[in-house]
Amino acid sequence: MSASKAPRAPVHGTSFARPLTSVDVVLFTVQADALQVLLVRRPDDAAEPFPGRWALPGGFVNVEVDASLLDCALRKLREKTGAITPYLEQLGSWGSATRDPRGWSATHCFYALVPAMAVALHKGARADEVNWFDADAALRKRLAFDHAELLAAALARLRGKVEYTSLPAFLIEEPFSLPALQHVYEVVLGRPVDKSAFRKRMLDGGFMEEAGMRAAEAGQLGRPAMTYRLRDRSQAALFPRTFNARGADDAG
Amino acid sequence: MSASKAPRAPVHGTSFARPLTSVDVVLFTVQADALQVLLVRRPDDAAEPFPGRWALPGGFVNVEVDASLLDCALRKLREKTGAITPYLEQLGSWGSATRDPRGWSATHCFYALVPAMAVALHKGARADEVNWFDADAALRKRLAFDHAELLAAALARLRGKVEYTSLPAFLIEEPFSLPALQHVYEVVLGRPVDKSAFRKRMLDGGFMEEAGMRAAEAGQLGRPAMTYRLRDRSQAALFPRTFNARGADDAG
DNA sequence: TAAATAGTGTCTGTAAGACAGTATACT
DNA sequence: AGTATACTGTCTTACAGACACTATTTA
Repeated sequence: MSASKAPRAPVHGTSFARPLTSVDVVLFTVQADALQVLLVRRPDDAAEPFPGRWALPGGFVNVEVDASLLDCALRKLREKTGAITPYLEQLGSWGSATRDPRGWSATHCFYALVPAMAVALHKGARADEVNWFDADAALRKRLAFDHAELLAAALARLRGKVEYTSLPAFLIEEPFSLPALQHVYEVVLGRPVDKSAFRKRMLDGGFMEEAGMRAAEAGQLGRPAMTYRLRDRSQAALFPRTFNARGADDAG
Repeated sequence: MSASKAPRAPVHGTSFARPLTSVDVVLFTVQADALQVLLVRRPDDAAEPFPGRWALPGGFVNVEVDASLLDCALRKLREKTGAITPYLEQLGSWGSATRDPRGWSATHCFYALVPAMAVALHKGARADEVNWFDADAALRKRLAFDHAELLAAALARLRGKVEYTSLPAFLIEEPFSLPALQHVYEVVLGRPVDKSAFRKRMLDGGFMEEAGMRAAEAGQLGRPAMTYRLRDRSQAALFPRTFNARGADDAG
């Protein structure tokens, strides 16, 4: 904590030590009845921090190619997946002297939602280098850096917002049926929701428009469902109450 | 956007150009029936960016004294005010190649809530260098950097959360009466709230404990009020619905 | 007693929860 | 017909909004 070791910098100048600046992205999807998150493996190189550990996709801001933090997050996403128009929102930032062994480091963390089928993992991607994991299982892995903390924060934020927003609509292919959307809600929340209340809430929300009856598939059983599209893919709808009248939150 | 101008850095090394890293704090209080925000004046030096403009308190992270971003935000607060235990929450981060003329810069923005009387502006502080401004008036000033955007985001977040949390309790001295707390809500929201509904919500919230009847003051009119203290100063209580059943939000 | 402020009670509207019931497809 | 899935209706409960009412203080 002593400032005497470093050479004196001009009081108002910019020539002092700068923290490392990175961006990490928590990419969520729903697949196989589970909320999943994309992880990448750190290089297996002893000179690197946390070699061989799973981590969130991300990396240092490149001041030559990234115009902004958001741009940087989109670039990281593009490098790992073919996902093009995810729902993307900032989660917060984490910075300290100790979170990266290479020095004082601050990361700007985003989270993104994509339909599983929209993601084309990069051509050369191997399953032992980039892969989807159940969110709760990923939490129990020994992730690199403080990524377990970032993931926990992203999960809390997502689950909190799902209580009172239409966010899960970004985790599903369009057009979608209401029973399919309800299933996504239940997977994310980890509990069943009442069908009648769910339908009333969604239809009254006014954020969807009808997209015709579900296309018939072979072996499809039961009455076909109406399908819907989002009116506005840039933001989620807000409902006046949370599900179950429980106060649910996110840290933001 | 070409990477060819810079010397080649090792692929996984840390010897590339690093963005400037700063922390800014939006400090709110309620005073004189208005939501106010603390601003400081940039030095009147042509070598500095935005000389003489009003700005949010903040500055570069000092990797030698700040253990973390939160530490840095607390230091910035301490340097400008004597406020000791504010409610402090991260708002988000803003970073781009253009927001600071000195180079690629990322700021981590926090917002804090304090009771007006808890703030002792620093001894040498002059009103033309550090001062409180009505939040909406401050928004219309030509603030330095992108601080108008940060302030707008902080205001939106605060007003959004006030709809469904007990945050305004951090803007008032303890112990406080329910009518006094209601007044703070009304000042922040900019609209009246119903007394009966307000009292039910606060008392049912279970986040306060009684602290005796209001001390008698000379010239005090009307029935004395019960006063309360917060049970937990570290976090706000959440209510199951928003006021007025309107969907209010923050971007986080 | 009048004025001012604190606090309560009652009615209504809205939307969620529970769950039974109806509708439309396939085999 | 039987089964599976989609969708609707009805009753109850919870709580915010409106607003009239009571309570306790000082002048």
